[in-house]
Amino acid sequence: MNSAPVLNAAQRAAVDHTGGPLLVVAGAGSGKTRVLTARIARVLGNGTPPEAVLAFTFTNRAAREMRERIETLVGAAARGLWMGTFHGVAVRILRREAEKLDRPRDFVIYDREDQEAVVRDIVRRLELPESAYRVGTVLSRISDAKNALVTPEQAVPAAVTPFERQIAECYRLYRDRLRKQGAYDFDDLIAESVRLMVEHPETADRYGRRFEHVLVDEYQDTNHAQFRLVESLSRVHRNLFVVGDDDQSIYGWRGADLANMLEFERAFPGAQVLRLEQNYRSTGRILSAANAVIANNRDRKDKTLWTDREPGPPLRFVLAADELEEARRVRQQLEQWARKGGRLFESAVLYRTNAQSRAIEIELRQSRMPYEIVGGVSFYQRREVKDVLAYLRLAVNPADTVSFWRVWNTPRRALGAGVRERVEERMAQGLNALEALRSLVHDLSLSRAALAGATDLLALIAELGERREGAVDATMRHLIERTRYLEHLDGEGEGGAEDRRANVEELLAAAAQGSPGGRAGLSEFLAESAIVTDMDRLPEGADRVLLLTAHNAKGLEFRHVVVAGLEEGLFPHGSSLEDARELEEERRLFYVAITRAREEVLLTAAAFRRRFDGARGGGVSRFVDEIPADVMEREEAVAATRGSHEWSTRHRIRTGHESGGGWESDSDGSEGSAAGAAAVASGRPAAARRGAARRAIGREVFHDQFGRGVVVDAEGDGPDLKVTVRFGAVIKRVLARFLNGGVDGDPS
DNA sequence: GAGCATCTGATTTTT
DNA sequence: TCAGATGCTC
Repeated sequence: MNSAPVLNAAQRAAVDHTGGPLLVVAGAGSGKTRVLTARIARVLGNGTPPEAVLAFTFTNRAAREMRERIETLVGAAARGLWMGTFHGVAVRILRREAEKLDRPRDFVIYDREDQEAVVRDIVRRLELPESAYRVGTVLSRISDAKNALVTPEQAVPAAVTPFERQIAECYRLYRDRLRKQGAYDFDDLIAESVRLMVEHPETADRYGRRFEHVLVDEYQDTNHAQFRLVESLSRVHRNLFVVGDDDQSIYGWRGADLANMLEFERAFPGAQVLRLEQNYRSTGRILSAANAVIANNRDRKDKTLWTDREPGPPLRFVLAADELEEARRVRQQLEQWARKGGRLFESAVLYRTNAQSRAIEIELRQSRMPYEIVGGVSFYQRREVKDVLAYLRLAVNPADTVSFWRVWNTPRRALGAGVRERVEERMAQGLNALEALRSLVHDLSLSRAALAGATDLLALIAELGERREGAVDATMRHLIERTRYLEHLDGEGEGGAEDRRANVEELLAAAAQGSPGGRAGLSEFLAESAIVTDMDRLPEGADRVLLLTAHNAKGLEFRHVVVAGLEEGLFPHGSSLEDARELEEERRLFYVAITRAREEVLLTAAAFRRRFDGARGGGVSRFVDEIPADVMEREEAVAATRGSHEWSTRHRIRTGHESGGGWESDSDGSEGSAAGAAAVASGRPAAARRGAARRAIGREVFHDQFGRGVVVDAEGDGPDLKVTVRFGAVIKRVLARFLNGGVDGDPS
């Protein structure tokens, strides 16, 4: 990764650290992975047995890669290392200590969707208005509480407002429900591990004595619960080695607490601090840009990364007319990089939100450029994958009600609302869902069709249960054949059956492969599939462009990087504009994005962007303007016309490039750009548009003089409906009634 | 109970 | 735009 031939002095000092708590403040590209790897190899070389070393990484993938590197350094001595994500390590601990906890060894792990099912049910049962108590709201409150290690017993009395009381009550019911169903959610994995250590000092002591060395990567993104776990596990030997960069803290919204890092010395008296400030990754200009941007954050520890690398080419910024244009520019840049000899996999396109991948994906597909999207709806969240896993989960853990309801009538078994009500009645008496259904079958109180369906389901789960110790893929195959699941997918009509079948095939392949840890039982396979991410599954070596969010790009590096969608309201995201802290986190995220690049950076923005509820232009991101002019070239074809000073009050557009830019310049900018600028500058919420105006956006229209165009903005109604239309690169504002055929026709 | 049409609310980021 | 929820009809 880093080309430094040997460790520099600071790196060497970290690796050679004699013991005790150590914080390594490692700037972007300063070789922290290298240091961590060397450090573990050193510890093993000194005779520490591998099972006495515990290392937390941010992704499973990072753990795997680090393990491989250590193996090349020390060989078999690396086997037995405890290395993984917080969630992975926690699962391991919770399984081993299950008898001390209130969940079975074969607990299931609820993902977001499963959690939502539970919360939705609770909110309905409490008859709370779903407008105020949206699942997302309730869940994020519960998550906050867990990350702060607040139990329902503490939350209920602490609640002040009626709203808080209800939330606390939801939390309590939610906790009880998961307990009853033998389930943990992601936050529980950490919080319950901590609770285990607190309530069972002898267990805490056992682990504490075991782990002579505890290491943590990406320490700036740990939350309070994780901090407590680390603290507990490292308490006996106090050889805690953490690496982090406060400028790269981007998970505050998930409870990450920078205080863990900023107050490390206070939390661990006697701690030492080392700094890695030499960047080996990026060119001088990229680093200058990154340094200049991050310097705008007030809430940070001052530091300056430096490099002795060549300055490299300037960063470039392109403002496109809309997201389609933007996608085209991105594609052209990728092609150019590829032509220059770079291979595709050395390039990546980063964006703020997953939704942005769509336009780029379409563009790349059309030009047959290989790409891979990481994130979004991940593999294990796909409906067909979750269906199959739900059956298996149910077989392993019959108390898992969420999984039961997911599959009990999928494929169809003639079971519906009527039967559901009666199952729930019996569940209220303490039966689990399977038992309740079985008792209904026993009582012969079901219709003929429902009886057959229920009998079939019960038999199937029993069969799967009998096979749980067998090969996972065989069990899964039995399930798929027995339920005729692939036929079920075909029968659904709506497209995508092909993809869905392929996903089921891929799941089978994953099951056949088992876990990296060797022969895994069904239970282990399920646990692992719950905490694996898209990033972890990414195959290496394939020659394709990577499309991913800036969050997902953390820890990666590429020769060429595009950061797309640099508009106010998007990056920085609209939800952060009101809050200085959140805005700073957005800036750190942007900092992370550009420091992924080794050689070249292209920044793009769109003057108009179609969103789910209309079109909007936010103006160029302030982050772009924070990059010094001497390290970046700007190309702003849309704005580079008269009237552009109205673009935005905050961002004055420089017009110096208009003559030089050979890019489809606006032939008649006299009113076009002014109109575009006005629409962009207004930034009025798209939701304010109603009826005809809202429907008009996105329509393809025809103008006698300007030809074919696309409506990108609209306001007014009836004869006063005014639309902003993009004709190629030209943007015009016209009354809809002057358009050929109006805008009421079929969209596109 | 199943299938269809219509409505609605959500997108910020993820383990 | 889009998926899930809801409501209506058979």
